[in-house]
Amino acid sequence: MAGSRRIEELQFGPVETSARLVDTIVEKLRDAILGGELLPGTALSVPALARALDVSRSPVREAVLQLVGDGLAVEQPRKGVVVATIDHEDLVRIHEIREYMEAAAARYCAERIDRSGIAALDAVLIRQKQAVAGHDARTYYETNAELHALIAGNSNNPPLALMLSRFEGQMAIALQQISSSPAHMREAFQEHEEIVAQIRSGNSDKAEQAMRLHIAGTLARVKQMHEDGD
Amino acid sequence: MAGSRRIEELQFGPVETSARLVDTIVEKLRDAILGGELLPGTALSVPALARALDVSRSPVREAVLQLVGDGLAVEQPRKGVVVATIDHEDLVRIHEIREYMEAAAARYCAERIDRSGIAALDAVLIRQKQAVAGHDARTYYETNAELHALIAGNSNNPPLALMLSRFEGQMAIALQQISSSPAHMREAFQEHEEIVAQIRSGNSDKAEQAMRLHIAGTLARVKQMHEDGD
DNA sequence: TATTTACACATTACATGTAACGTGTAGTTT
DNA sequence: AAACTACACGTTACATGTAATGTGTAAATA
Repeated sequence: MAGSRRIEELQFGPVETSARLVDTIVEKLRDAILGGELLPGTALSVPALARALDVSRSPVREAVLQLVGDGLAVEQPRKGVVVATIDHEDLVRIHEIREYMEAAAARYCAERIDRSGIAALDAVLIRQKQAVAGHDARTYYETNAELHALIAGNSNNPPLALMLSRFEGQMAIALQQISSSPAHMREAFQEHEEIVAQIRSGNSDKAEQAMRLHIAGTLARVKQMHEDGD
Repeated sequence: MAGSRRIEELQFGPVETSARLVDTIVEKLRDAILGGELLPGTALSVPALARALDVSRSPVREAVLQLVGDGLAVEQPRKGVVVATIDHEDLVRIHEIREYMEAAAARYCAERIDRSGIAALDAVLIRQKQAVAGHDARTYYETNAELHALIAGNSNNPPLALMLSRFEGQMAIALQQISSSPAHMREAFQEHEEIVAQIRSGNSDKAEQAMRLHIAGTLARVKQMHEDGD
């Protein structure tokens, strides 16, 4: 045959591994929690979810426990699992940590990112600028999460990126209760621009410092929103 | 009756909740991994463990997945779970994060610790001093883990303490392969003294800086041990 | 009326059953 | 000899069974 070649040379995409029920259930539950369909405090009854999803209890149980591990739900032994409630105190604690971990991510990102990574950052910033201009809070938060995930992802430190992504999840829960003002969005956007500028220039000290200020600012804004009355 | 009082006023210790099999299995497996009985790479076969522990597969499966969540084991879908291998690259990534997170812990600890907390730190330092003098590596590592756990615990930031404790677990795995020299132990002990001194004085800037230097020093020592030939 | 008790109901925690999948090995083919 | 094939074995992933536990509610008691 004309075009025949050895099997070894054929190019395949990654094999569709893990079509496991657990994984799809985790994803569905995560989306439901982050999307606000499952509100904080909602009981995650394994039998009820199994009936709703039309699967057995085993993969549901596993999925629910994964959510607990990810900090999206909390378990009370023998009583069950409920969607996590992230209160003001929790948000403060999270940002105390984020101030340091995001700083680390920004530093290593500045040192290790490549051209395509920077292009991705720029692309997100452009979308965020439009969201801020259009007072589009949903898209703003989306791009905010993407930006921080990109920076963490380009730090070349997988555990760091993983831990920060967990905080993103918890923050997404909290953000359903509190909605920030256009002024806050504008401020944060400018800080994002500064961070990306320093990353682009490869100045890791300044990138770290810019991120530190950004998280401190975010914490201040969170606290102010709380004082203004949730 | 003479001494009778209302039930509501009686003082009880915490109710012995959670005598769950899962929890005891997690503890056993964790001890076995950290104690070196289950070496990195060892397969954690659910049926085999269930037979060995004389329980059913359900709680074992749950326990094994918890270990995965804690970073003590890794899962390959449809192939099983094996005890985590922490290689040099992993250790470097961990310390990159630790430099920042432990710094945060030291700062907030210095701001928030009370007298009894400081007494606990002093007690550990005394034991560590003896361990270093006696070239007792095992006790040194024990006190090292205790000291860092105490500092994290007194940061008044539970998620921070939790994340750092996970790193302790991974480092315990790694430390089974590499054993550090008396010189390293002495250096690290002096750094510990300095950290505790700054915490005691309540100088959070200096406590943070001392911890930062200590983790950087630890990373340097880890790298050196690696170059010297694992 | 307020408190206690009894009981129905649902859920958790653990046990067990089983199809599909992965792996090593012996046997076959080239 | 090298590579492919067939099969036995053990495991994972999911399904299902069930005793013990927690919870709400209504009846009983003070």
